[in-house]
Amino acid sequence: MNSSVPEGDATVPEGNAVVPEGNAVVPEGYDPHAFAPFAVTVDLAVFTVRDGALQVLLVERGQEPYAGRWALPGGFVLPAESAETAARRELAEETGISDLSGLHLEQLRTYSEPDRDPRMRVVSVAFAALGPGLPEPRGGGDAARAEWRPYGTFGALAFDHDVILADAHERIGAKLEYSCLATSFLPPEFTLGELQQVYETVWGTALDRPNFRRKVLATPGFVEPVPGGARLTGGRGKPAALYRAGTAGALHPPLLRPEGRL
Amino acid sequence: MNSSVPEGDATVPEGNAVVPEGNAVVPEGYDPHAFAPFAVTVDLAVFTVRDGALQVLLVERGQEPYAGRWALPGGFVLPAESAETAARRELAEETGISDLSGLHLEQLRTYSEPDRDPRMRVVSVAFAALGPGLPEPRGGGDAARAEWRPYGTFGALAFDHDVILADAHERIGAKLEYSCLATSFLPPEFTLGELQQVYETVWGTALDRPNFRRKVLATPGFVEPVPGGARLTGGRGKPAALYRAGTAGALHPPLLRPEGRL
DNA sequence: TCCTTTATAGTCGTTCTGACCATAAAGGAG
DNA sequence: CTCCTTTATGGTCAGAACGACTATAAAGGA
Repeated sequence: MNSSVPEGDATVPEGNAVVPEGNAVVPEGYDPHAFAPFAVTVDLAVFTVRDGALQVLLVERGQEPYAGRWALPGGFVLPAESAETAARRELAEETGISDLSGLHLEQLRTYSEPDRDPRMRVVSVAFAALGPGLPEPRGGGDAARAEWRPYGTFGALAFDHDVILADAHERIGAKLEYSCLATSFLPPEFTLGELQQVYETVWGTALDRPNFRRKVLATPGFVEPVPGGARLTGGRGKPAALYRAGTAGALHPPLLRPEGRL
Repeated sequence: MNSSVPEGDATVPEGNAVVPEGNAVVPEGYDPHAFAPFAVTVDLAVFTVRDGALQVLLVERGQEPYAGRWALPGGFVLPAESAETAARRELAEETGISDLSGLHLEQLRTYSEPDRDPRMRVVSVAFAALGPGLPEPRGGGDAARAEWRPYGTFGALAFDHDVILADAHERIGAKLEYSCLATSFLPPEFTLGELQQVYETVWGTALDRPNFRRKVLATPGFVEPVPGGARLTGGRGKPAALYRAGTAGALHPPLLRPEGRL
């Protein structure tokens, strides 16, 4: 049967829109080629680098199941929305953060195990998101609370959100190698030291400063110097030059994690 | 609202399971936090290398819309299935290929634009799949016909399948660089020449044979020699040694496409 | 006025890469 | 049987890239 549409023998069953409860089973008399209704949600693994640590945005659940447990922000996709639109809307609703323009959103994958939600059949499109110094979330919408938590400092999350979060972290780490994604963690203007800190924080490894600098500057389109800028404020050492993100999307050759080198 | 479950104010609306027709709009009196039903499908971009060309598995549509047009194989996810399970089942149904054990299946991403299907709201989980010398498809299930077509030799596909196919090709090409994925195109035992041909076919570029060989053999866990094998049949030149896939999953350092080198 | 801290420049030896050339071992044409 | 073509495999060599490391510059704090 073909893809995104029910064929002739597969008309939309108005009176057949069975909502499976619990572990769904094909209902009796159900045409396996007919439209079966699912709930579609989005889940977001939102990362930021604050205070030199990798932080994740979590919300506290108010209702059962998993009441009181931390979970990834997310929610239902509305009939007129794409998953991407729903992701931005839900994030804004649950955190009270209105300016999501600087947020990098990227589809991770879709989680569709039949038993991933104990109550009903839910398919969830997961996103990985990165943002520079996002403000403290307010906890709106249906989230009891919303907080930044350092990655790895919390227990088991609700549903399969531990898996989603781990997948997202792995994906982000891998993408830093061959894309300019790291600049999404930073404000429009940044120093090479800050860029290096992003890599070190996400990868959890220390990098050699002169070598990192040489590599970044040798990659065309990764960063470009800000015309007249040097930074003075707060720094204890020599002021660093300011850079902004370049026009390249991919890094060639890639900036590999030290671990991979054996 | 949280992810994979409706909260207290979001009970499953039995009489509210509106199936949006056409460009869906939020129905009047619809609680935006309630469960909204979607049809969930899978679409598969299945690649293989045959006769030195990259081939894609396509099916011909029998019904409107897009009747007579070629499309990617796929179909509805059943209530008790994950998207991965549905993908294998649909592929077997539509092609008559029973042995899908050697097939590499990998989630690409989910396409959820509200207007991607002219008839109803369909969210599709797309997969990229690779297989060694798969048999001629029989065209069963709801597919009028099923055929291998050389990539790039066909016109516009149905729905947004052109985009899905292009995304899949790009993903496969990128993954060849840093993973052992190429062996998924080949039978259990293969020569280095065949492995090189996979890279050349997918990337569309010629590679230097001695250099390719040196690189592959220098990467630990990529391939390992078959104890007592040399190949004689059919070849016009010197018989090549046989190799099988190694245990490594990732390639470090990666095998980069020549284009990226500038 | 040190001392610490951070940024930046440069060195040096190893490894990797791309562009080659050379040889080995098969089948086919004459 | 003898070239000739084809494919596999082994090797060279210069330049680029990389990791480890040293040195200098410019700020703030003790």
